Amino acid sequence: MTTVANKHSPAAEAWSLIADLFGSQRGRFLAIAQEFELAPPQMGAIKHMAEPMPMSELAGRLACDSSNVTGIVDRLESRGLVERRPAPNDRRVKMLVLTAEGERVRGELVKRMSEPPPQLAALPVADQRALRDLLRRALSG
Amino acid sequence: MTTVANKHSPAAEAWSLIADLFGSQRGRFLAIAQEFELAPPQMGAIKHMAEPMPMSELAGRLACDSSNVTGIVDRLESRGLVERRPAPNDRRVKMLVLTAEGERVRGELVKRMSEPPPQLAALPVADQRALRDLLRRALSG
DNA sequence: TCAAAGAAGTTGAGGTTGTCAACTATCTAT
DNA sequence: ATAGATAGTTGACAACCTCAACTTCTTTGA
Repeated sequence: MTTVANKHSPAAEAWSLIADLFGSQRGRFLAIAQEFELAPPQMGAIKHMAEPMPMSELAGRLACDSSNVTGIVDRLESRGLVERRPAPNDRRVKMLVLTAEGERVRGELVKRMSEPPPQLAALPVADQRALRDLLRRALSG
Repeated sequence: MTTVANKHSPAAEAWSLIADLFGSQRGRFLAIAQEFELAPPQMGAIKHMAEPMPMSELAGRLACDSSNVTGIVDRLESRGLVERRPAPNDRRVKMLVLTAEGERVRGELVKRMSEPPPQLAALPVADQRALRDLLRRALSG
């Protein structure tokens, strides 16, 4: 692991450790995408589509240009996982909605991705809880 | 025996929170890459090159095909950030070595990426330390 | 010893991702 | 009503990524 330990701030070292942990799961995520025959950005898109949303919002969440979303959604739509629907209020907007099959795939996907990596699963449960509580506190504020 | 963590286990929730935290930093990472005029996979490659290594090892760390590494390294080399050098023991192997400029860029890059996100930096220092210690424990075992 | 098997890296084909500029259609605010 | 903004698409172009096929070199084992 190429942890760059910042001796001056515990938050910086914690962040580096989180990056290492996340990086160690890259291969697993790629394998999950392949398992569902989805390209990684397609998997990322489906992951964000718990609720219907305009294409522009998906672009925002993926931090990419909206013209890029057009192509990703094209491919998901041609596989029957997503539909483009007219928005009630604004005829410019296209709402993205998962099909039944899309919902099914998303459910499986999220389940597989939520499995914690061995480094976390191997922690004593008290430590798991402490970690969870700290992260809850960080992300709620 | 290994307990498969379900979605209610503390480790699973901690992992989900970590994924959220990491996902929230996607835009910042992309911005850093752009700042250095590096494509994201190029940035990822340089990040891993703290020490000289064969191309195959970089492929392993990036969890991608070695033919992909050829192209990424080509572009880094044409920018003068990396060199391909013959390996002493095995003439098939090409060792990747950062140039002086490559080292400089890598240093800046790692420094920028190590800045903790606001959610962590805003935690009380005692919590930062607790988080760091928990993560150290998880990643060392 | 030496032929077969295997590993490191490159090439080329083909599809996906990503950005940018330009465009259409629609909405909003004066 | 018109000017300006916004949502989404298109086309051009570069980078990414995998696969199969190939070269070069190393290792294996009969």
